[in-house]
Amino acid sequence: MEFLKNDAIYLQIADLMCERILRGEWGEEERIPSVRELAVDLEVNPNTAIRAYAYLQERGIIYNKRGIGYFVAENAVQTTRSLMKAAFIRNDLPHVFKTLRLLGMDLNELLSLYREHLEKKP
Amino acid sequence: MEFLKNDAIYLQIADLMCERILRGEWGEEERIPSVRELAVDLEVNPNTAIRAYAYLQERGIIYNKRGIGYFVAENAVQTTRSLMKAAFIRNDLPHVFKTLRLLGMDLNELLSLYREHLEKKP
Amino acid sequence: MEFLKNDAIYLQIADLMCERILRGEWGEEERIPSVRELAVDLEVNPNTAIRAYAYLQERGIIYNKRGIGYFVAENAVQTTRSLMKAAFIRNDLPHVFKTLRLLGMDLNELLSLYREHLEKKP
Amino acid sequence: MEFLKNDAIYLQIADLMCERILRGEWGEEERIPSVRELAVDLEVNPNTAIRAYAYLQERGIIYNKRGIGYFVAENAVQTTRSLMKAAFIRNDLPHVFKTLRLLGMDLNELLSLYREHLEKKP
DNA sequence: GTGGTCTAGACCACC
DNA sequence: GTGGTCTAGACCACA
Repeated sequence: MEFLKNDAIYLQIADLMCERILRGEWGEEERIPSVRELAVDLEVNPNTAIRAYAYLQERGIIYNKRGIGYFVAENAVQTTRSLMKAAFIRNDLPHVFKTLRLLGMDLNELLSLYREHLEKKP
Repeated sequence: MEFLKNDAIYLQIADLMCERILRGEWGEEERIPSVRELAVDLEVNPNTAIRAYAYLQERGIIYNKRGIGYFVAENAVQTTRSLMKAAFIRNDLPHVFKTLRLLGMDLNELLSLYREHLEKKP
Repeated sequence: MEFLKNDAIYLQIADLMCERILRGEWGEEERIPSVRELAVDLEVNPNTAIRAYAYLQERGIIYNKRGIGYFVAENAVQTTRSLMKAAFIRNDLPHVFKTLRLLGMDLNELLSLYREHLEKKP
Repeated sequence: MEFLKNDAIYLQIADLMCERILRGEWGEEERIPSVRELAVDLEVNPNTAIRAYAYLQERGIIYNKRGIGYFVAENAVQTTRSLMKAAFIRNDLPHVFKTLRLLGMDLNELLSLYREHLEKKP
């Protein structure tokens, strides 16, 4: 048995940036915080922030103008959505479905919980 | 910002035992593996196994007969289900719902994925 | 005008490993030196060696068995050849062709130089 | 192992001047830009430009009339061609040939790539 | 032993 | 100011 659920910090940061992009916090082609700003903001080593940005750049979500900073890529929202969805289906959903069956939860129950959730954060 | 760390191992073990109880691997009032057996089986320090059992005992899922061993409590299935459900709703579902909204995923989409999942592990 | 021709060390190391794979120094599925061995051998920081290996792993040229080491991937030779060829055509050939024209060198001249080269290292 | 570093800037500039001479941008005995003009043009420290010119003068490609400026030497084209060709054969071709063999590329393949190149920049 | 991540601090080129 | 790379040394999980 394995006892590990350890996402590296740089991946968590990358995830955070994806969320912000999906929420529209920055438009496409807009500049995002510099590596150092982000590092200070998240209380993290600049190298770790760089790694997160490099990770996103490799996936075409952000790009770099030398000496200027990082920018949200052209189709970043769509790209991000695709990648996140794939990861969600691969990593998260199996556990959710397994738990649903284990608890014998009805789908209607899930739906009503979802509606509750939407009421709180509409 | 706070970053996720590993869940304590003893909690992961407790979770595993809950699953087994829910699956009916052991009936109520049935004896479960000794601390040492479990520790060997999961390749874990015995103290860690002890903590897991203590955790479950506090919640009324198992009980101890001194000198004999641990047993599944009466109504353990129901108790476990309640606790797990509460934890599921509190800890896991918010993230799932948040991601669903972030990805703009339709509920129908989720349901069809669930059906796919059920086909694989019916 | 730009004055830079600076390939990062980790990229040079990755290149070196590609050469070795193409030369058949290791067969596919064969274990390659550990990160630390390589680092000592090349007199480089282990982190730099790790970066090189991570770079190659992302491109499907090598893969990792946890706690054991890195191994040459299944179709590594073919993969490597494709990637190297693309890079060669994109990065190196333009300069070569430009120089050929600048010097007014005949293609036959190039061919005879190639034959000379082959005689030395057949 | 030794890793590649940047070529000195003054050498890159010397190379650039050679190209211009070979392209016939300046005829023999013609005046070329002053050190200061060149330095401004390339956004470089004047001392760097001086070193480039000194380098070319040593090789008989340009010469200096004190108080007037630098001029393309008699037979500069031929001299330049010889030197560049020697350097090309010594420094660049071995790598090209080595890569060709490593990739198992056919010479015909190279030639057709060259023809493609010529079509783009005839 | 293996790889992987993080921090700290340095240096570099580019703008 | 920007990002990028490298080194050094630490800690971790896994085998």
